[in-house]
Amino acid sequence: MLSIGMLSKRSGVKVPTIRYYEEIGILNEAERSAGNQRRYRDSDLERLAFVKHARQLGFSLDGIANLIALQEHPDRSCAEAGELARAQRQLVKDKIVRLQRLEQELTRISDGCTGQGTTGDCYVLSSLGDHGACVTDHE
Amino acid sequence: MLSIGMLSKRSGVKVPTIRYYEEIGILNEAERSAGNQRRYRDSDLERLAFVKHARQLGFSLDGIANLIALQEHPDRSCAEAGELARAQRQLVKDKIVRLQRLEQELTRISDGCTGQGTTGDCYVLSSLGDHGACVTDHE
DNA sequence: TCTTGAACCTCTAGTCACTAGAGAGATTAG
DNA sequence: CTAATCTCTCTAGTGACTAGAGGTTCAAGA
Repeated sequence: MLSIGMLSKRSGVKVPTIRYYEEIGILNEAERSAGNQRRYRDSDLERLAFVKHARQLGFSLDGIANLIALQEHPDRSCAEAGELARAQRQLVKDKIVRLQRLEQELTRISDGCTGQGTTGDCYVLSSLGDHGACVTDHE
Repeated sequence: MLSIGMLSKRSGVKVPTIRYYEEIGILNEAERSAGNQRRYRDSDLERLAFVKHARQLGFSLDGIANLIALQEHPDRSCAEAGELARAQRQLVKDKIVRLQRLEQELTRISDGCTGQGTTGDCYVLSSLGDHGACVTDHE
């Protein structure tokens, strides 16, 4: 049995975060020692690794809760899990497109600034004030 | 003089958000009518357009507060504003790289799922549990 | 067995950038 | 003057944690 500190060390997830995950139902309530401290087994470590990896891949805790629910019914079709993954991928793709437009604007804006003048006629500041000058449709 | 509702309509920034911006000092405290309602002038509309645009470009409200401070000293060098814009651009670039790695992983994971099997041996679920299977370094 | 210090417990509050809602007062058009 | 709309302040909620206070338990060494 692992203490919460050991679980934290092995999983790379911070102690308060583990308690938070328990609180919101992402982790099952841990067993307790005689003195009321949490005790974990290897299956908890696996679950936590799953959660951590899914978080790194950008899933929300809500989405992760759905994935966990699927995991707990090993006889159900896995089509749903595939759907969740594809939806997540689409979210990421959309975000990339938006950020690329942003980068284009920020490049345009930064490149207009030589750093020689004063803020009174600063290209950066006036560009920020005038969305009409933008070349893309960053919302 | 504009009411907060008119300012909201013209700027596209919601009424509670305008009040919030005042509260945290992004907007100056508005003048008030005899009945204690906020009244704005065109300069407030300009400031709000600036804030909105900078937000759309991903600046934090903190960063925007810095930009506004620069704006209010039209005699100072604009190099600092250029620096802020370039730093913002770098943040966006980094974020794009990270998201591209994510997308690659999510593609790999989704493509492994045909939707035919059961969750018991689902490629999506096992991939999420096993970071070692990843082909990129998404943190 | 006792002691010490690290690790653990719960609880509250803070982060960022808002959003939602309650209940009361102000303004404006007809 | 009235009705409808707008505005006011205040509190609380969002997501995914993080920080800190104040108290308890554990494990290792003497």
